[in-house]
Amino acid sequence: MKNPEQQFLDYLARKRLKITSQRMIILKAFLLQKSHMSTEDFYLQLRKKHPGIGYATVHRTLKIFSECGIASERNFGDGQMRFEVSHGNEHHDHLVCTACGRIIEFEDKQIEQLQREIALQHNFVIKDHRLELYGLCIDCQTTHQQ
Amino acid sequence: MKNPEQQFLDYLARKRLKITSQRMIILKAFLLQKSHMSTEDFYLQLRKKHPGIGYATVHRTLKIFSECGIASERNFGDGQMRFEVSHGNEHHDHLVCTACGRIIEFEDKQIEQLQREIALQHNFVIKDHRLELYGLCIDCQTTHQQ
DNA sequence: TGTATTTTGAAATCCGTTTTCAATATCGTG
DNA sequence: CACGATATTGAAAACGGATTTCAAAATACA
Repeated sequence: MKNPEQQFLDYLARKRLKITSQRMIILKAFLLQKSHMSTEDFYLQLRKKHPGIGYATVHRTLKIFSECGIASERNFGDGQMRFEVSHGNEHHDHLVCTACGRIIEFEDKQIEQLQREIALQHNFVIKDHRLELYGLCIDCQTTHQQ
Repeated sequence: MKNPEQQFLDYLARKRLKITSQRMIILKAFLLQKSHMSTEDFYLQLRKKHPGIGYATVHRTLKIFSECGIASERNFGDGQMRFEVSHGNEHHDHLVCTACGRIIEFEDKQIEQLQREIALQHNFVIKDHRLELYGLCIDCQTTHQQ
């Protein structure tokens, strides 16, 4: 696996896209970011240091990250798209705290195996999957017990 | 489990909502519907027989179905909300064909058990979960092999 | 009935995403 | 380096689905 910056530069070259200061700034910020931010949150964060960069540019650049494989788009059903740094080809899933928004990643080979079996039983060819567990994280269990 | 119509009428009574002809027409159509339709698709379908009923009313009524437990909202990441008839408390998950939109329901107790274990490991209290397997159904595998 | 209350349908609004467009920047070539 | 072709930028507009507004109509309780 190449490092993300190289992967991005290669993709830009392959597609005859240009290397701009905005793109490189956004890349650096993205790789350092707390993961699973929405475009909006990421933009607001970035704006503190780089007020000149517009929302449209952030949005377009995150899309490019996704196309070239260094980011994955996630949708936790709250109407906002979220982006996380891709970890190679390792798939993982999420625990989402509905009270504080905290997100924990997990991986379970056994569940993935069972998914393959289900697909087989239904003559499906799986391309992708998503599994999210919604609930309360330990910190929120005492304060949000409803 | 009461029948859905009774469940709906009880809910309306409890909330002091009114029984209207539109609501009853929408209920009947919803229970007969091919499941997992988007609000838009359901509305277009309904409009053929009942052109007088507006989109807003359909939308609001589906929300009520969801509140009173006879419908569940589903979101398969295509930006449209979908509704299915609830089957009591039995949870189930979905295989989604990305080519033709076909949706197959499945249930797997073993996966659900593993989910509980994962939640336990992370000190999470699970309230809900969603699992979707995206891919190609048998009919689409020959025509969409990319 | 009568009247308070809810519901309706059309249109407007909301809100996140995506596109448009004129000005600006990049970059391959001479 | 300078030119010209091409891509990118940021602001604002457009988009699309969900939701709300509002005045007219329907419901339901006394």
